[in-house]
Amino acid sequence: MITIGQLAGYAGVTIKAVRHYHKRGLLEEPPRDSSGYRRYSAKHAVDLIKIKTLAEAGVPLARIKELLAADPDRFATALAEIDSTLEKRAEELVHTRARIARLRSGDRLFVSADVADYMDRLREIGVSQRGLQMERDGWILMQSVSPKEAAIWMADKRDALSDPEFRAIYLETDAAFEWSPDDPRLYALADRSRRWMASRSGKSKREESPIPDPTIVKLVATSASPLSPAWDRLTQISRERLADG
Amino acid sequence: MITIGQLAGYAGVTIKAVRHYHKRGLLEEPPRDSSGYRRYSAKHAVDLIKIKTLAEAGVPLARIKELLAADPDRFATALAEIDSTLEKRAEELVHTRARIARLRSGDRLFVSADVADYMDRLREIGVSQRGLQMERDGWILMQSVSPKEAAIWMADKRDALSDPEFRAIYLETDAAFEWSPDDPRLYALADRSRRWMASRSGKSKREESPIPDPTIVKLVATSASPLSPAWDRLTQISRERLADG
DNA sequence: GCTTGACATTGACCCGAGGTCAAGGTGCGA
DNA sequence: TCGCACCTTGACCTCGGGTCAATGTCAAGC
Repeated sequence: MITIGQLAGYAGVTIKAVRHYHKRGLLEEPPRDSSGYRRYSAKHAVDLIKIKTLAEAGVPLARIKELLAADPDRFATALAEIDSTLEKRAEELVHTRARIARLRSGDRLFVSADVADYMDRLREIGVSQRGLQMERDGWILMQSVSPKEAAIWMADKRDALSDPEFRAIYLETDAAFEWSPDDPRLYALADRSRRWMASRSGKSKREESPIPDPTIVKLVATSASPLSPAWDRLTQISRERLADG
Repeated sequence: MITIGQLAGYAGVTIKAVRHYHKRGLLEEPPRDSSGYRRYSAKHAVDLIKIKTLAEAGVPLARIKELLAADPDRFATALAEIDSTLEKRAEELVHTRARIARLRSGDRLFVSADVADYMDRLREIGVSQRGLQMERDGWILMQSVSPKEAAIWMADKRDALSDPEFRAIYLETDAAFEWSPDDPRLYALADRSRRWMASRSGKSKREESPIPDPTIVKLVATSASPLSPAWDRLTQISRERLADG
């Protein structure tokens, strides 16, 4: 008959854990010797190794207690279940590793795949680093507020990118960020984009063209506008033209 | 600027977790609006997703806090480390699944591979189920008390098994478990095993033949003897013959 | 026989990473 | 104006043990 230390050593478990299992009713309390020490038999070792194996597999102790008391059929079914959750965990681990890898290089991690692809295209076209980051932040906010609408907008934007005129306007607006608010080129840029928007709304394939939620527009506008006086002026000019008709 | 619920939803995290990260100093507290609600920016979302990704990888929050404050070089090194522990975890998962599989069928799980192989051989030879279980329990106890000595004994036993005479004696002793203690065959069996032991000690290759630790002998004897009167009688006969010379 | 060090006993408290509940204050649509 | 979803703080709960303290026991060497 062995002591608690020997039992724990054999099973590869700490003494404290063994006593914990006694308290939780997982492992039968063995008889005590004359000085009050617990004295274990081989049966306890077998039970303890079962417990340890299940605990290592992430099974909660309460569940382990049930399983040890269950009939062999139920036990076998439970083991099958446990194994399948282990399999799932292995898959998750692969995904987690993939996310860690993305964290190591690049920031595709922070936006959805759609947005990441869109931003890759912008980068190819030659959009500035600053512009890219503002796009990223904008999409994060949009997707936070309203994922559905963001998806529609996204599709629309990707569609627009296939038009060379839109790409040119985009690039010029990107560059305009640093212009002076008095720069005369702002008028031409405002006209150019107004014309493009008019032509597009005419020939747009799907008429469910985005009806912008005002809260979202405000959101994105307020997050970008205080940074560039020229952009502020640009939206102001656009509003004037619109009012003039 | 988005609310805590929107932020949490975007990152795939609970609101409580976000507040927890604030308390731990992982995520910067955002400004509050007029009614005391927290108002987040895209930067918070980026930070939160970093935190979530690391937390999912099992990195302790205290460590994550350090990492977020570290320079890019350290950060990259830490990520490499984290990935390698993830790799190790994947390997462990495979082992855990293997142990669960062993738990599903058979009891090789409870003893070392050596002992399991030895028991397989006994099974092939035709040892009873009871005998096998007693062997298993005996080895568990021996390995608990003294793994080193148990290994030496194991090697000796495996060696003995290659001798047909030993196998025959083993099987007869196994059968004798259920005999009456008055059975006359016990005398012949005692003689036969005495002769075998004498012959073996003579031609034994290695003279470091096991000098049994008395505590272990007592241990195994006391765990088995109360179960079979015939075996008790058998050891008694052996002792008498030994005393008679 | 005595000391020493390893091992045993119980109990109380501590940890991480949040979850749950309570008791209220806000924002917004019908 | 109502209802409902969302926000606030704070206090306590969970799981699987680890750590510490105060005390008792066993085995070995002197």
